[in-house]
Formats: sequence, structure tokens, C-alpha cells
Amino acid sequence: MDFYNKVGKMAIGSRLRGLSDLITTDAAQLYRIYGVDIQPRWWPVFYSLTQTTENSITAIGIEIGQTHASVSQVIREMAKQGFVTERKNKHDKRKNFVSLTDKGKAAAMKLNDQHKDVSAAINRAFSESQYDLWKAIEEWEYLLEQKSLLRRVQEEKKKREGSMVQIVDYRPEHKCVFKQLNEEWIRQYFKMEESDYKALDHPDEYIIANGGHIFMAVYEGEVVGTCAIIKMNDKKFELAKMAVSPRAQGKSIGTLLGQACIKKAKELGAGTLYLESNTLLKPAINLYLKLGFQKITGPPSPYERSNIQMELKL
Amino acid sequence: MDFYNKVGKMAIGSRLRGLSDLITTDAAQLYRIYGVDIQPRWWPVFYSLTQTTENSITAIGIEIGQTHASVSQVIREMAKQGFVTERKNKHDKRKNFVSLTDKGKAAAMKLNDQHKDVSAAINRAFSESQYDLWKAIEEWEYLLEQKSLLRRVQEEKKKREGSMVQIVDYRPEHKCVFKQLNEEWIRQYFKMEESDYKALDHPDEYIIANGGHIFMAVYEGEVVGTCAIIKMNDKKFELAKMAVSPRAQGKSIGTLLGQACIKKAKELGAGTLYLESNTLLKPAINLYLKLGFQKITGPPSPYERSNIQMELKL
DNA sequence: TAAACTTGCGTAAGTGCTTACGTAAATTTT
DNA sequence: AAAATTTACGTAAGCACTTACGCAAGTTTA
Repeated sequence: MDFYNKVGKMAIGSRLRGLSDLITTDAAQLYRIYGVDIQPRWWPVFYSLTQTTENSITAIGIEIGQTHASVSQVIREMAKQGFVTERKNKHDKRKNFVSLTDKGKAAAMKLNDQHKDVSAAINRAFSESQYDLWKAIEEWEYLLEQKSLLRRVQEEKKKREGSMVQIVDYRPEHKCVFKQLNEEWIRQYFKMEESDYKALDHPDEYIIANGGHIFMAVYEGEVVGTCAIIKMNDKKFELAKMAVSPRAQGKSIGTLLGQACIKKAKELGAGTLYLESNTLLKPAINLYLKLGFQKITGPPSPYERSNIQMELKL
Repeated sequence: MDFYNKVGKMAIGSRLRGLSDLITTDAAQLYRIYGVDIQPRWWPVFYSLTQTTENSITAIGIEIGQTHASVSQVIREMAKQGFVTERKNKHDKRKNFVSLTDKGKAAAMKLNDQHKDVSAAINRAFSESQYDLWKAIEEWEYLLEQKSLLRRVQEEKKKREGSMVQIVDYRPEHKCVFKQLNEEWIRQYFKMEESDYKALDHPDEYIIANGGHIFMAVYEGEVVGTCAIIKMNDKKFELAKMAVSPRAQGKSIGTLLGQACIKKAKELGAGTLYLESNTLLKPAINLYLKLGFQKITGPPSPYERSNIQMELKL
């Protein structure tokens, strides 16, 4: 199929199903060859019943990895053809115990031959092949169990979108959006305090002129995040005013801003980066931890909403 | 799934489908993440349409490896949601040309990102894996194209059943079945001749006492085939009276009998094995060819039904 | 001991494809 | 030019499962 090559390995799902179909379409004819008048879909149930004298619907389903509904349907068809009999359990009247009839057992004998031959044919095909399909499937099952495809794709999305984010220095024209981004999240969780207005209305004076720095995150031409470091003394800066627009979350923008701030603080000769936050903001705290910050107990903060203090030694 | 291990590699079909499901079930959620309101099953059609400005139903089907019926259904759904428009072809009014609307194109842009991320995720998974699933699938597709699973199983069946066939020397109690087996096939195609009765009614005198040999094939305790070598002179034997019961055909019994006769003829010091047959009996002629016999032109035969003569140099 | 939950099962409906079939248009054969 | 065949498409129904739901029977909790 040329399409597969165009689309690339993304088509792995379709391709797997295609191969599965290629293998299973022959099945119906196979049963005819062995003179057993059964439906291919009965096979797993049939096989399971040959292993245990009798079994309940749900138990069979679990064993063969299908739903009880599917087994129930198959059993009904098999019973109609006289391959199995059903028997209600005495102790637990909900349970429906199923076992092979004589006709079923006779068919099972023939199926046993078929099982032998199919196994032999498949094993021979395996021995003819260079790449081990069986092990490859096992490995993929394991890989996807460890981390689902969905999560893998989400990670790739984050990475791609993160690479499209630019971290730029604060410029006067950012004044308005700088305040807006911060006000947005503060109002969502808390209320604006006096000290907020001071820094947000006059970033140039309170932050930059004071020896600090502000970064802005730009995504698709739009400013979607910000973060600042404020000079406390020659050796200590505060990480503050971190804000990311809710529309742009999930793109690792906080991480990128944090990393830029840490780098800048080092350049400015800081030995410690300090911050105040609130334990209510779990994603933020997680981000700080990921950046290397650790909880400390310091002097009280001027901000009402602050209930946790953290520090990073540079 | 424990069942897989019990059943062995015969479950390869189910297992492939299982893995395919594991990969494709995530798909539905994926589209939501990318903010595109499309059905996963639309994807191949969608992708195909982004490659060509417009295309007909059947052509799309061929490209994506599905039936036109499937494409027709998908297009109907997509049109209802306004992703595509249909346009009857002027020159050929049967054709229905489909193209993306603006809404469709916008969705295609988003899908493009999704395609990138999914491809990246899958490629990363491939690079994490040790066994190459992709190549393994390719190889199996090739193997099954060369020889279908059905044929492979049939071969195994033949081999297994062949190994259950015993070739034994003629004993007096075989007299009746020896005649019966031969009469059965002769009557089916021709009519019994005078010379038939001589050899079939008195095998001891005409064949064995004369320095020849008769083999019987036994399957599941029942005599199901026979074949004889008749001495023509010290260096030349005739292969004759080969008969296999129709109920036991397809088990390579003819081959086994033939091989036994060839071996015996060698032991008896023959240099040539000769036979007469009829070109009507194609499977028989094929068997003789497979055993190494070649067509010759010799003196006329006493049997009316003989129209071909063959010989094997030992 | 009643109420709430869990378990086992059957039935219905959905899924994403397929095959089967019918119809109209185009093409080839007679 | 009529008849037969092929092509393009739509619709219906089937396949082998699934999920959703409801009922009855058991078990646990309050």
C-alpha cells in the first residue's frame, strides 16, 4: 500500500489490523477443511472449554480476554447448534455454567488436529522470518503499557509548542500586558493587594531600575507569559510575578521562564534565588520544585497570600 | 493475557488486532486535544484530500486502501459536518468529485500538527524498541503473500497425516480390498477390462509369484491405498495398480506408495520402472512426474485406457 | 435488618470496516 | 444502433467485537 509509505509509521495501527485480517480471513475456510462446522469466533471459547470441564460465562471471558457479553453471544450460538449445554449453578443462581456436549467434544478432537497444524504452520513461518514479530509485539505492548500513545503524543505536542515559545526581555510596550497577565491569575485565586499595584503599575522603577529583570514569553506573536527577578541584595534575588495565560498552558512556558530567570540571576552574580507562593497553587509549586527550589522558613512576607517560601542556591 | 501463552503463537491474529486496538483507541481522544472535531475513521480520507485538490470516491478508496463503500460513507458524514463539498463531474456524470471546504482546510492545518506529533511519538517508541515491529510486519505481509496461511496449514496437515500412514507389504487378507480399491477408481473413469480381472482377482499368481511386489497403505487402521510393481524382465518392472481411496486423498498417500515401490524396485535389481496411464488422470500424471517419471513412446499397451507411457531410470 | 453496593448475565445498540446488490452512466461488442 | 459489459457510486446488511444498560441475585455497610 503506497499510502502507508506516505503517511509513515503513523499508520502502524491500520497496518497491524491489516495483517491481522490477512491472517484471520483464512480461518473460516480452515474449519471447513477439518470438517468442523463451527464459526471462527467460537474458537477461543471452544478452546477454553476443552481445558476445564465447565466454566461460567464471565470466567471464560476473562480467560480469553473478551467481554462477558461476547462470550454470552457465542455460547448462545454454540448451544443452538448443540455444542454446549448450560446449567445454572445451585449455590449462586446468577452463574451460568457451560460445558461441552458429546458433539462439542467430538468437534474439539478435530479442532485439536487443526490447532496442531496451524501452530506448526505459524511456527514454520516464524522460523522463516528474520525479524521477530512475536517479540516485537510483546515489546510494543509493554512500551504502551508503560506510557500510552496518548501520553507520548501529548509530550511531543508540548515539546513542539515549547520550541515555538520565545523568551524575550521586557520592553516598555509590555507594561500593560505585564500587569494584565499577573492580575488575571491573582484575581482568580486571591484579591489584589496594595503591594501588587506598586510593582505591576511601575515595573521599570520597582524592578528594573532596582537592578532586577523581567522576561516575557511570546507564542505565535502574542505575549502569553511573564516572570521577573527582583534584587533583594547583591547576593540574593527574588523570583516573582510569574504568570502564564490560561490559553497557553501546557506548553512548558513556566519552565522556560523559570530557567531564563535562573540563568539571568547567575549572570547578575546572585548566590540565592528566593520566592514566595501559596500551597493552593499546586502546579506552580510543582514547577518550582522541578526547577530545584526547596522549602525554607524565613521572615514573614508582606503579601497576605504567601504561605510558603522557597529558595534555590545557585 | 495468559490465554495467549497457552494457545501459543496461533493467537498471533488476535494479538495483532489487540495491539492495533491499543494504538487506535487513543486516537479519538487525540483529536479532541488538537481541537479538531473529526471522527478518527475520517483521518485517511482527510489526509488524502490534503494531498490532491479534489478526487473521486473510488480513487480515494484505492489510495487509502479501503473500499469505495467505506469512503462513500465517510464522505457523507464529512459533508454533513461541512468539511467537504461534492461536485458532479461534467464529462463523466457518474463521478463524484470531493474537495475540502475552508472549514475542512482549517481542520487539515490542525491535523497537520497532530500528524507531526503522532509521527514523532511513534518514531520515538520505535527508537526505544529493540525488535523492529515495522520490518517484522513487512516481512510477514511478504511471507503470507508468497504463500497464504491457508496453504501453509494445508501443507502441515498433509505432512502430519502422511506421517500417520503406514506402508505395509501385501498379505493374503488384503486380496479383497486390493481389488476393491482398484475397481473403485477404474469404474469411475473407465470400464473394467479383461486384463483387469486377471491381475485383481489373482494378485498372488500374476504379481507376487511372478517376482513382483504389492504395497498397502494403512491409515488409522484401515487400508486406504495400494500400489504394485510387476516384473517385466530382470531389469525392468512396471508400476501398476496404484489406487487411493477418495476418502483418504490429500494425505500424500500416492507419493508414499510410489516411493516405496521405487525403493523396492531398486532392491530387486531393476534398472527401469515403467508405467502406463491416461492423460485424463491429471493428479496421477502429476504424481508420476513428481516421482521422476518421464514420458516415453513405447510399444502399444494391452489396456484400452492407456494413452501415455512413462519411465523412470533407477 | 434494611439500604447500598457488587457481581453475573443477557440484550440492545454502536463501531469501522467489509461484502453484496442495485442503479445509472459510459464503453465495448455484435 | 442495439445489446452486453464495465465503471462509479450509494445503500443495506453483515461481522466480530465493544460499550451501555437493566435485572436479578448475592454481599457489605450502616
